[in-house]
Amino acid sequence: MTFPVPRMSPSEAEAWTGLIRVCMLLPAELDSQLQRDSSMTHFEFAVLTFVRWAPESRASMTAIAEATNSTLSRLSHVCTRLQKRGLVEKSASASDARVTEVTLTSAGRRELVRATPGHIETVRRLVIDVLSDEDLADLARITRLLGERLDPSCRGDGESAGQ
Amino acid sequence: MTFPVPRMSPSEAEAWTGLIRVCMLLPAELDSQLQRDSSMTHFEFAVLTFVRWAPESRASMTAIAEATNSTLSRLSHVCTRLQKRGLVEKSASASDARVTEVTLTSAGRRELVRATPGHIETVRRLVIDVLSDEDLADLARITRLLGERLDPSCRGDGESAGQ
DNA sequence: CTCTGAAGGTTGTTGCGTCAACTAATAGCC
DNA sequence: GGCTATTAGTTGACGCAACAACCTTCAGAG
Repeated sequence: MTFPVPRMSPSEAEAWTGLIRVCMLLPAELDSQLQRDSSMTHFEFAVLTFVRWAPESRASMTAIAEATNSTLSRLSHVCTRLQKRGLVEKSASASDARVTEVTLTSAGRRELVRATPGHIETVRRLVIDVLSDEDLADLARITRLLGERLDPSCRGDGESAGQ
Repeated sequence: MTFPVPRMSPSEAEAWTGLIRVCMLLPAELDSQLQRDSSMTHFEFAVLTFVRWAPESRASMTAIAEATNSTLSRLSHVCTRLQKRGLVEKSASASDARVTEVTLTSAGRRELVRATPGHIETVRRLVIDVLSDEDLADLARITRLLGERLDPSCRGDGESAGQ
């Protein structure tokens, strides 16, 4: 399926079309499962999860945006919706009045805890369980290379460049 | 970056977060480049490319939708826009009046030919050139497994169910 | 030939993401 | 201590995608 790509060798094309297919289908599946079972998008789930595991369960908009690879604008819209739904609270930081700090409400924490097992199970079903340990290692290596190329600003995870 | 995932071993989490990061960033990059250089989305590019390489450069909506992993609804909206922009034409099939056949106009073919080199170059820059031949082979193998799991209907490339 | 169901597409609504413009607060500079 | 530039975030308008409802045409049964 998918379609032929001109000016590309067969082996290149196979890797490329495979990757782009996964990039189209996987996020759709994740959104679909979370929407069905927990009435939230994958992005909302990622935001809630990041806040929950942040120090003191509290994070600035900028920190969340960086962690989730999103823009501040998108995040602002999403957090406004989450606030209206009673899942998060926004408050101005004490030390810097420009900063908005996001925290989970108890309802937000509850919904997240309720949503997590199903999501993890889906990730296992769609990805982890399909692959051997070597596959997983290969995938980690490859996606790390691609991630560094796609967003060079994020390649400093403590290492300098030590692949 | 990205964020911790509960209930997952470190090696699983690394593969998973790497994959999801690529799935977020890569389509955005592709859309961005095509929009900037050729005023079209990656999906529009895929539609035009598929039609161009179809037998007689002509394809039904359903065939395009399957090849691009999209719904008929989405495709219908997109083709209507492409038609308004003068890049494609729609016509009823002679043999089955339900079927809409899409063809490229000369302008559509011209735009596609103009857009293709830059797109391929971007794909090379972001993906192909970053990876070794073994990486590419690994990626092809892994994405094939994932693609089969994500969309089982597309796994019949000649096999019956031979995992 | 007509009735029913399925196949192939289209259309309207609603919701999310992007972009550009904007406000407010802080840091740096002289 | 005021001026400017930068940082942090919000807002509104517009475009695209998902979902559901709908229409038309074809195939099969009697």
